[in-house]
Amino acid sequence: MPNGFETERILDERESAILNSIVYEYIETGKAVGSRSFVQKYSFSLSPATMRNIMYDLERLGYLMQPHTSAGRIPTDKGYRYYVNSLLENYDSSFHDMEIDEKIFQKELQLDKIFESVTRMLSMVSRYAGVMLSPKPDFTVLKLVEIIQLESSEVLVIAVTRTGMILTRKVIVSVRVTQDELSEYSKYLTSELCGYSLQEIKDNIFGELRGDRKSSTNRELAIDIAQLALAETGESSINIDGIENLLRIPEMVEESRLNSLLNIIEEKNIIKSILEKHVESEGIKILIGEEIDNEKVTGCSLVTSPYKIGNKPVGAIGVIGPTRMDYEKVVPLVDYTGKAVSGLLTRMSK
Amino acid sequence: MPNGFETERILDERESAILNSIVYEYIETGKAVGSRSFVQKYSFSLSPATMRNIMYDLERLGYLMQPHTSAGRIPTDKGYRYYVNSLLENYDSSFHDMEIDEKIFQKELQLDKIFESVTRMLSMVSRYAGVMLSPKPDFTVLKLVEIIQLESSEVLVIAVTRTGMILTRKVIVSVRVTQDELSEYSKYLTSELCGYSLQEIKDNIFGELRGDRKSSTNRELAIDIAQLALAETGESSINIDGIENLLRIPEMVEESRLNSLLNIIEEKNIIKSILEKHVESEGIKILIGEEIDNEKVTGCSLVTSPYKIGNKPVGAIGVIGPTRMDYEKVVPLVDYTGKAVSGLLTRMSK
DNA sequence: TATTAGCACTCGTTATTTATGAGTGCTAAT
DNA sequence: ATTAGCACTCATAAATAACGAGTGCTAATA
Repeated sequence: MPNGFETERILDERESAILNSIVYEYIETGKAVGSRSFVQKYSFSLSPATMRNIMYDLERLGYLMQPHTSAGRIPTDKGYRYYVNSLLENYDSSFHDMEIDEKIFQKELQLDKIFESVTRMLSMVSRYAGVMLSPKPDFTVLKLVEIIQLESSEVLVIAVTRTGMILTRKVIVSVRVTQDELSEYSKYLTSELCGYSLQEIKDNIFGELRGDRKSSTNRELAIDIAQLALAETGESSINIDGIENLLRIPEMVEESRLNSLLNIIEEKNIIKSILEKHVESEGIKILIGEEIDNEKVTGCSLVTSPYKIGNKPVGAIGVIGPTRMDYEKVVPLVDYTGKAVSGLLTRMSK
Repeated sequence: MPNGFETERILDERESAILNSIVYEYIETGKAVGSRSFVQKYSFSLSPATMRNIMYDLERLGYLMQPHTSAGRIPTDKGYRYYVNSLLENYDSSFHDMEIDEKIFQKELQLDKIFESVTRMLSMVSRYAGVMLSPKPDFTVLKLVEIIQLESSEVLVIAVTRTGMILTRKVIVSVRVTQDELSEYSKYLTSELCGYSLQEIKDNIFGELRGDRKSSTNRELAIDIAQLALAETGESSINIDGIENLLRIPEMVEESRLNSLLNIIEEKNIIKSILEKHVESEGIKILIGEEIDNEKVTGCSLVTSPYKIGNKPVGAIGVIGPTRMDYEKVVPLVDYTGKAVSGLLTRMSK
């Protein structure tokens, strides 16, 4: 029998149901859940006293805590975690497959516009903040290189990737070149670089090409230009939208939490590096409170899903909100959106 | 003699000095300025009673107000306005000319990166929010058009403007075309469109070209493609950075003001349309409180300066902060930055 | 053995009361 | 025109009291 001194054990059926209901109730109301009103509201055939005993046990086990001695209980991170796990167990992701409707993004052919509309959509539907990590250009495969002349000593290099990403960069060239020569270079570069990822190109291909016996000054110049143009690509970008939603949540504006928010706005890199860790993982991932392993962010949760091009995971999307987040609503949203984005990008890069 | 019942008159020397000092003091401390401590701090050879009389006059004249009966005075919008006008009278903008140092932006050749670094710089130096309105693409002059093939039925149109803005847009074409044909089109379009603003091109040139007797199906197709590609350009974009700075200002987070902030974040268009009004004006403009004629934004001020390419005003930059803003610091910053941006863009579009 | 009723106690919340003090307006003297 | 003097105001802060939802514990109950 539970004697109140254990700190780890499996919850029985009833405890489990009650814990989940408490978390649910707290997510809804935002108020500490007390035994009397809770028993009443959820029509448990239990007396408040019994409920108190159970709550006491759940507290000892680390799922609940009291903000102060004589208040009701609120979930700890562990409590949320338990609730979320239960959610995920019963969550049938395939159910949503059929609903996937990409019309919202469909009209956009420009990749960066897609990023914007995905984050906007995530934030608007969830009423929290939406976030998207773009595919890392380094990992995307080059399809085409074109160089066009702007000035006698300035050219514009355009690189198009299979995903439809368009990189443009101006490069200053030291010698005079003609547009005809540049067209020549473009063909040469496209034929040599096409099919390789930017990463490979920067790490190996350029080197190989330079080592090539058939090389000429012209080709050297072409490679110089390409190398300069592609040098600073590589990092994926992060897009956040809907911070204002978080500012509308009273508990987030409260002194202590506000700083977390400001940190998120200021240092998008915090979120970026977290998302980067989850690109490779499969399916929905949820980070609750302290599970976001960053001392600058507290009281927040992140629901995230990777997205793929073909079978290759390339980026991630997510929703950021308070730990007291409506996971039940957000999880399917993120899941669904991740799949929609995967589908869209895959089709775009055929 | 001032009898306290007038509502409009010129301030005498002493009143003017005192009003400016009161505004200055309030900007510094954020606390209502009371007669006793103020006289002391600023070593006026006046008794508090006299100061009270003067304050009373200034209040009657609409420059000051009392948050409540027995509190000190705080400036009204009109008070800030008076202070700012005094500032601007003594402000020697040429003084800063020599300091202009564009190194900060220098390394960036990409126009959109420049926008980002300008807004970031403005917000970091001012500790408020920095904002920049990009040149309206419609008003920029086309320099070059290039079409390259992506798929058999998909082409990428690249338009470069004199300012160095690069517009790219994918276009689906219904008939098969070869890269050679596209190169042909590119030359044709560049020769016909170069030197005209996007606005002119969309409004007139396309029409004229279509009317041209020498027209051919090929040329029609080229025009179709260009028209599609340029169709959705035109609007200038707005860039805001440093909202978090505003959130760190206690008076802005206070319930009533917070909403102004959220509105600014949410509807960047508010700020955009305000800046657009000031593109054509000469030099620094300052909007204080209600002077920002938008019911959704209260308690904010905007310091803005247009910037030019050559002699043509094309955009504007600015700083947004609380009405209690450190104008003395922000005005030169915005002025200076406006000039730096003008210089840089002018040089870039030679 | 698990549940429950009963009860004293805790403590955040809200309302009320009571200083405190910086500030005001007014009047009369300088 | 300036100032000293004084009664008055009122936001702010601290102290006090009442409230009530909630707790832990004990002893009775099924």
